[in-house]
Amino acid sequence: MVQAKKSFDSFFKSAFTVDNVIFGFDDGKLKVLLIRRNEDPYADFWALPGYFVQQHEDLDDAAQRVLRETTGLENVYLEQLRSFGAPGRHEFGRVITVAYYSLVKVADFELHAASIAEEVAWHNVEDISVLAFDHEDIVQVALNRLKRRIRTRPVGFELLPPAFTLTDLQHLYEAVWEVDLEKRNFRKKFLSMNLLRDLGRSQTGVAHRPAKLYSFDEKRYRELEEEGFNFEMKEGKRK
Amino acid sequence: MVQAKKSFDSFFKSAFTVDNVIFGFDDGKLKVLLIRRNEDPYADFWALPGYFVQQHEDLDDAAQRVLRETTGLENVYLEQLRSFGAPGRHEFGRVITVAYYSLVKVADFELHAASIAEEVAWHNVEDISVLAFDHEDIVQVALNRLKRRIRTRPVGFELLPPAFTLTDLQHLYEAVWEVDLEKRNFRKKFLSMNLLRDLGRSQTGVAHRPAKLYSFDEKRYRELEEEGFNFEMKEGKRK
DNA sequence: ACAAAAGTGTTCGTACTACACCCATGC
DNA sequence: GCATGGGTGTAGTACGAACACTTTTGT
Repeated sequence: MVQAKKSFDSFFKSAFTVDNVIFGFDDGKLKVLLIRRNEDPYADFWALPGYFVQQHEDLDDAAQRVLRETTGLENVYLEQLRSFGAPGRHEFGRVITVAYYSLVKVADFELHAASIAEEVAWHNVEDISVLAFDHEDIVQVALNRLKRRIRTRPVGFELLPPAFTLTDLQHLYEAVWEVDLEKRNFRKKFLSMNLLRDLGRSQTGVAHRPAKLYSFDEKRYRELEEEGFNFEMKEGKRK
Repeated sequence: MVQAKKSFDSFFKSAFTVDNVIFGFDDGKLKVLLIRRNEDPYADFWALPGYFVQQHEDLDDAAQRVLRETTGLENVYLEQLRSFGAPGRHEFGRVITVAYYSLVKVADFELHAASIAEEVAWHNVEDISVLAFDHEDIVQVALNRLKRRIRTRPVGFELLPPAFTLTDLQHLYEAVWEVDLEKRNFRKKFLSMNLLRDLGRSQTGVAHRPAKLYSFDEKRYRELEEEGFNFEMKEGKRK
């Protein structure tokens, strides 16, 4: 057996990393959290938060760790995308990366931003251009996944604060799908899923009729997460 | 720079493999191609075809290679699922595996079966129990992916012979989804997509009215592959 | 003529679309 | 009182669900 093992030694010369596409939603726009690298390769480039996986660390745990180290957040939505492993993608040797994406509430993040050493910043998805490694590809895959996910699972709430208006929710869908939706139909359909809980409160201090605040019903959320749903909607007319 | 690299050496001690869930459809049942391992670890266990990725080999290429070596097939449908990397999943060291699944036509495979050394066999999906490593988990993930994919993309054809009947196609959906579907609605909906081409031929030698044979329209296939579709259908009454 | 699967048409209900107006608040 | 976004009701339509009978072949 030890002999059998010996013959495989040449394969045990690779490393792997996790990289995390952290999505946030703020100011009506979909954002991705990027760090500016302070070491080679790709020093000074913007990149996805990520790092080498420890020898005895589970992949999901490594992704959680990176998230904690970058944002101070724990227990957020995290899902593996897939791996990227083109030879030559990393100049130190063969490194494949396991890509994840997560959904966080931007407000929670602000509280812990101070704990970070490197430069960290939210970037509008539409403004992202050149990134380190193959990270642009990863962002693209993450974005496609998110577009499908919010149609299929009630994950949108992970991006919204604990109390939000129907218009906030609609703006989120519009930002992710890059479309405009028809207000009445959006509300009707979303409310008919019984997923929203009317908090009985309203906005204050706005220069117009204040909107009702909602949270989502956790029990119903889990039901729908199980069975999945199909939230489709035709694009409305451009405003 | 060389010094910077040095400090990362401890990470370059891992290996990775590709494993492939090869789906086939025969005799009205969904099948997975398994090999019986002839070396440790897990000697004599049934397992997914897979092997270590070479140092300068792309992940997709490695998956293609495994497919070629196991089945003799090339140019088949292949898609990455995700990676599995629990520490301790492989007794030789840290090995993460990048899982793929592919869709093949069982008839094509039979022709090349002789080229394989180990025992290779199709197993009904429902009969798969204990497999090597974490391969049961991988099969489960592949199965869930396939269930969603045939609702979303016209990939079902990859599993069918070049000429098939509508009933064949219906049986495929029924096998993958594990439901019974209503004949008339299935036909109406599928035909309305303009995806099928009537070959003008029929079955011969069957003891009942012969069914028309269809192939799929490649141009329309690619269109729908781009834009995606949503083929949903309520379960019909049990027969 | 009988068995066995192929094939087809219609009604009903529901859910999505499209559309225009009144309401509550801040300034 | 006016500007700003919040909030609602309805008619038309299109598509999915449910359902039963006729057709073509082999034996």
